[in-house]
Amino acid sequence: MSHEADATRRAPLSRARVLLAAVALADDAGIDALSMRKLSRELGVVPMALYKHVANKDELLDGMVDVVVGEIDPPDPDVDWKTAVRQRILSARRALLRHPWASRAIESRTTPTPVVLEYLDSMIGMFRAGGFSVDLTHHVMHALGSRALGFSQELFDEPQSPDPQVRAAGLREMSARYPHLVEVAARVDHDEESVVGPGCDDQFEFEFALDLLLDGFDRLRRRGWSST
Amino acid sequence: MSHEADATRRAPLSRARVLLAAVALADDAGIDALSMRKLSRELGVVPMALYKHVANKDELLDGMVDVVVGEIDPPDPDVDWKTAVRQRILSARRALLRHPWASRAIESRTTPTPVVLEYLDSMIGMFRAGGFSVDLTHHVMHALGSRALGFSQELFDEPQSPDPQVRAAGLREMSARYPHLVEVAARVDHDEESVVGPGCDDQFEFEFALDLLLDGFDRLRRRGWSST
DNA sequence: ACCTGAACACCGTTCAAGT
DNA sequence: ACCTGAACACCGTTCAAGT
Repeated sequence: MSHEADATRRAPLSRARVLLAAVALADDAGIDALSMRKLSRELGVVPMALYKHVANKDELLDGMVDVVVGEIDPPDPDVDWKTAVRQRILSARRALLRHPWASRAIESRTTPTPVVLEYLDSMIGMFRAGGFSVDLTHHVMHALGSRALGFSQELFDEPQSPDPQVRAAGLREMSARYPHLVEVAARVDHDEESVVGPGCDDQFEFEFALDLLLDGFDRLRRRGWSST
Repeated sequence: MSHEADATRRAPLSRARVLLAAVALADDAGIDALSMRKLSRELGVVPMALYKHVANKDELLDGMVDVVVGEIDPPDPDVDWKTAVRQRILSARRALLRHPWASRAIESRTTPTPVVLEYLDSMIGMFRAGGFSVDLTHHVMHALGSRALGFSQELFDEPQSPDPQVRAAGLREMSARYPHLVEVAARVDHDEESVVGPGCDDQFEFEFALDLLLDGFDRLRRRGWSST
């Protein structure tokens, strides 16, 4: 169907080709549209041929996550720890934004791959080099959670019905039922036509929370904070 | 199969019974085991009978999330905003821990239900009553993200192979490859037999990050912080 | 009008039969 | 030894036929 399939059909299958085709398919059609059968069709191959290169679908997803994590820039050794961590996490975020399915795929993984372990190990090393105790580093990594990989769990994706008719009609009822929510939302996109959410600047919100955490980490570090 | 199915088989089907049975099934067997077909079997009913009470599986999941969110305690009006928010979020967390599938179900939702909107509206109201500007409240809610509902995206669930033989054998290689990670992990469960992760106190880590954020919010509020 | 069996268009993966 | 078609045991949901 896509010209990509044609261009690659004759090349011999390999794990790398399978993973890259899976990433491309997920980029185009979303993670829900990714099935072993559809991927094999895209590669011009019988479904069972994939199982020579990945043990099962879970391993395929692991490999796809590794491709994305591999796109994250290495740390800059010439800046202070906070700048370095901040830059690296924002690089991870850019990788995640190029592959919108990746955050959900990462969430679904149950065991970290070597590629992910190496990324986390390197990030832990950045805190240690910045003067964080082993103890504080541990809690700091937990506090970052998925933010260490460039994303956070926003509560909902598409916050509003796109039909302006329905939207205007709903506003009166919304204000009555959810006054605080509407007050906040109205302030956000007060010169846009939407009512809730679409005006939010995700990048700003991500950096707001990230910086709040990094500043908090710094304060604890300077105080010599310990959990015991 | 379960005695629950027998006990309820004769009662007429209703949306509430469908939702409660779905919650019970997910509690017992996990969210992956929840299918329309299996749920109907549990209720002693033909699969299509469910579609009288829920439009489709997405609406079933929405309803299940509503059941869980409905278990969260209302805010205590007699304490300061920080205590009130903290207590409420920890109440949400307890509800989430009673239903381990719920965080993943919430993540998968794309549009908030009225029940969830009301919860968020009420939480926004708590910040407003505590003296937060509309502007700051907005960013604060984003910074909380899924934490407002009592969970956060931990990076991985079951961090290690449970076989101590494999674990011990892997430790030497782990230390060579992921020195910082092993250093942190060794400190954590230094008197337990595990190597990575299982010694982590999830509740402590959740409160650590929550309090770091709440303290940061408080500092910004006192400073009269504004994004513009 | 209500209910429901069969059917449709999918899945991931096993396995035995073919080369 | 390698490859693969058919089959298995599932899905969510549509739809037409039954009451």
